[in-house]
Amino acid sequence: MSVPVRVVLVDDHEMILAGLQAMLAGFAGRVRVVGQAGTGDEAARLVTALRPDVVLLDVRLGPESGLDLCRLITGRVPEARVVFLSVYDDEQYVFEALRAGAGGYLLKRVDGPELVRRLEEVAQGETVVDPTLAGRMAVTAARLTRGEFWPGANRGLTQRESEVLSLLVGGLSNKAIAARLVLSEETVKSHLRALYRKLEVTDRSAAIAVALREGLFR
Amino acid sequence: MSVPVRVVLVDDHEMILAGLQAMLAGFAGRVRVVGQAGTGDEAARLVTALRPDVVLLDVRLGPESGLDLCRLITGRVPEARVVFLSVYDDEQYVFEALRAGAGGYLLKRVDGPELVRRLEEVAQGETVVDPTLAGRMAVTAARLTRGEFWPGANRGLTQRESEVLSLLVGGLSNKAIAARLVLSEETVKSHLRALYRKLEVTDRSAAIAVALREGLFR
DNA sequence: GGGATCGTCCCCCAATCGGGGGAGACCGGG
DNA sequence: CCCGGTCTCCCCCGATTGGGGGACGATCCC
Repeated sequence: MSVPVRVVLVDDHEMILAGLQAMLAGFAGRVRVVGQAGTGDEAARLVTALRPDVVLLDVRLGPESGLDLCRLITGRVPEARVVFLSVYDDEQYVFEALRAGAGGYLLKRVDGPELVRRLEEVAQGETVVDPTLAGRMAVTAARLTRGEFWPGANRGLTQRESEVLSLLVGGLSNKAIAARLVLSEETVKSHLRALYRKLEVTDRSAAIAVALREGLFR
Repeated sequence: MSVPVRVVLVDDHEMILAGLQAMLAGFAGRVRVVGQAGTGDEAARLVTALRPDVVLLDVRLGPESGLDLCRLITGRVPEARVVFLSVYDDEQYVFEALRAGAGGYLLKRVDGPELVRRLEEVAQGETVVDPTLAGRMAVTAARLTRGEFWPGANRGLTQRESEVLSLLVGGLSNKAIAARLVLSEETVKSHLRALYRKLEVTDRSAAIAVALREGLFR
């Protein structure tokens, strides 16, 4: 709270870098930009040398992947926290970013005061995600925890198989699934066999696990 | 963006209501407080009568549950969006809030400008969650989609039972779980029986479903 | 020392599940 | 008109699971 957060900016657009500098300029007491880089290599060198508190990183870094850079940084300078700054408000990116060890994922529409605040939070060990993006993710997560599924577009599941999968994930037995879909238990078993083949598993619980992992949900 | 967001405040503490009023007073062009209530009944009446854009609601509403009120409101006045304002930064509450149809979950440490901004976003149909809370949830969600689980603090599961549950949710068979934990299959079955009793289910897939639903994961 | 809880393991038995077949019906495209 | 895919249902059989017991040692607390 007392010492300013030391930040390194990484973006392959000169304009963005300048914009961020300007945005943060008014908060010299709370955030200090100690360096900036336009490429992954440069960023890696800079971060290793300066050991900043936070690295502000674009997901799209020209040809290079911001995710790889993130993994590299969290591996080499674990005390530095990586915050992605992106225009993509796709949940999927957030998941990947967090898996890559990111400490935050903000959208480029943040304003100065908010950005500063988030940077401070991240420096203190919090993990921050843009509120609206987070809202959507939370809805996803909430549904996930309830096992709501959808026509599993993936894997070439048929309509019927998807329906069976939904109920399977809901924890229903073959008999219960049959009752729910007004089918014979044999038919359900038959669909399940097809399902197991397509999901490459050998039993129902593994099928559930895969369905969740693969995101065959909505 | 042009018309101010019409808000109803609900909290059983006079002080909080006053504080919110004061906080929002400086943003008359963007947010207008059209009413406030101190109890659930009062709130329900007010919301039905005023049909505001957003209802700012405390999770703890004296003896009554903010969640119930939320369900009631979203049922009766679907165009009104409910935003929880809470001191509890527990992910579990957020999940429950969203399941109850909430449009947002903010912590009481928001400042005026941010609160106003969030209210506008919610009024526009976004779902917002406090960034740091959201960060943790996102981590949860990210892990969830990978099937990583934790000592299910809930339900009075023992350490061992939680370990078994984690693997169960990962889709492992009894034999596989036994191998992983270096136990006999019989022991695993014994833990599973206890688990089923505690989770009130009769088979493994239902147990998985409950574990996911209840958030017995990290 | 006596409970209570936990973790480990065992037996038995019935129910469910998974895997291998196959079959008839329907529908759409080639 | 035939072929492929889907959906439905059937049989058989072995493997796995669930439910009911019980037992033994360790630990912790009163």
